[in-house]
Amino acid sequence: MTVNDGDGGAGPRKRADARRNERTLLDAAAAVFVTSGVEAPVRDIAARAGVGVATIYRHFPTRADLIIAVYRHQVEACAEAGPALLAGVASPYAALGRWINLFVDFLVTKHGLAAVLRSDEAGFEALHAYFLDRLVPVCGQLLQAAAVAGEIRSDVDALELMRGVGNLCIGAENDPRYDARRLVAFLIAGLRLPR
Amino acid sequence: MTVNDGDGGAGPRKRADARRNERTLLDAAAAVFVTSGVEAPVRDIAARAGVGVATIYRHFPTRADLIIAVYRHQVEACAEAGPALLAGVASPYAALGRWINLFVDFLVTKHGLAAVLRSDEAGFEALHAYFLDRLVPVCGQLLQAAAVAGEIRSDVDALELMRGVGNLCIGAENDPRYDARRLVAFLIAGLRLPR
DNA sequence: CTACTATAAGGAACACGGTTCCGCTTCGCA
DNA sequence: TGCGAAGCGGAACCGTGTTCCTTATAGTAG
Repeated sequence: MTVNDGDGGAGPRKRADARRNERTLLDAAAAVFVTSGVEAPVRDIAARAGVGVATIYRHFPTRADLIIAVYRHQVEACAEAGPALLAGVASPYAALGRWINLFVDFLVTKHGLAAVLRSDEAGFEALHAYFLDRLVPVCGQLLQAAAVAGEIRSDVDALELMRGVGNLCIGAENDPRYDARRLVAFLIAGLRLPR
Repeated sequence: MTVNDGDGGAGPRKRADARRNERTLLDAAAAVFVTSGVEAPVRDIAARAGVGVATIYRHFPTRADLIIAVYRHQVEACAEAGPALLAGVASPYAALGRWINLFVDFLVTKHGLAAVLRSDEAGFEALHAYFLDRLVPVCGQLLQAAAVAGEIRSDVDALELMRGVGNLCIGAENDPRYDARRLVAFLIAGLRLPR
C-alpha cells in the first residue's frame, strides 16, 4: 500500500537517485494533477518528471498510491482540524458544518479527485481505504457530538455521509452552474432534528 | 443526435435489414447494460447482437445515443409522472419527494448510468442534454409549486438539484452500505423552510 | 426472373492509454 | 577503481474506442 519512502519505512534505505526521483515524481504529479486532473495519462506525468514510465510504477504501484502520496499532507490536516473545531466552536453542529466545508473545499479544488474517490475500478481500493480510515472516524466524532447535543438525528452513519458529500463534489470544478457547497449545506441541514 | 429510426424521422425510410438491426442492437444493448453496466465494451454489445462494431456506430454514433434510445421510454414515463403526482398528491412537497424517489429508483437500477450522466467526457453532451431537457422542467414545476405553498425555500435551482440527486446516486448499485435514497431524502429535507 | 445500384454490413486496421519486460546505467561500497 | 545490486528508460504488449475499405444484400426497374 504505502511505499518505502526513503526514511519512514522499515526496509533498507533506498538509493539516493531513487529518493530524488520520488520527490521529482511527486512534484510532477502534483503539477499535472492541477492542469489535467488526477486521471492524467501516466506518460504525461513521466514526461513532466523527465523519467520513464516504469519508474512511476516502481515507486507508486497503483495510481491510488501516487494520489495518496500527493495529497497526504492535506488529508492529514483535514483530519486534525476535526477535533480542533469541536473544541473551539460554539456548537457541535457548527463544528460539523465547518469541517464538512473544509472537506468540500479540499475535494472541489482537486480536479477529478472526488470522481476517482468513489470509483469502483480495481486499483483504487487503497485510495478509498486511506480516505475513509483517516476521515470517517473524525466525521463520526463530530456527528456523535452533534447528536448527543440534540442538534441532529442520531441515526446518521459517518461513512454514508462522507460518501454522499464526496459524491456531491463530483464535477464541481469550474462549473458555475453547480455549487457543491450549497448542496452539501442542504444535505447537512437535512440532518437537523425537527424542533 | 437522434437517429433516423425507421418511422419517426424525416428522411427516406431505411432499409428493412437496417431497421431490424437497430431493434436487435437495442435489445442487445439493454441486456448487456444490465449485466455489465452502461459502459460495457462496444465489442460486447456487437457480439451479443451478432453484428460488427461498425454497425453500432452507424446506428448510434455515440454511446450517449445508444443509452438514450435504450432508456427513452423510462425517462418519458418519469417526466410524465411529475404533473400527475402534483395533481394527485396532497401537498406539493410530498409530490416532489415522491417524484425524486421515482428518479432515484430509475437511476440506481441502471448500472453505471448515474456516473455516466455526470461525466464530462466528450460524447456525453447528448445524454446530458436529453435528461436535462426532459426532466429539469418537471422538477422545476414541482419545486415552484412547493415553494409557492411555502413548504420549501424558493431559491432552489432545478438543474442544480437534479445534478445533486444524480450525483448522490452514483455507485449506489448493489452496495448495502450506501443508501442513496436515504441521502437524497436528507437533501430534500434540507430544502424545507425553518418553521 | 434477372441485373443494377445505393445502402448497409463486417472485420481488419488504427489510435491511445495502462502495464510489463529486458538490456543498460548508475550508485554505493570495498 | 572495480564490482554487484538497485534502479532506469523505453520498447513491447494488451484491451478498448473509432475509422476505413471491401464485400454482401435489399429494393427496384426492365
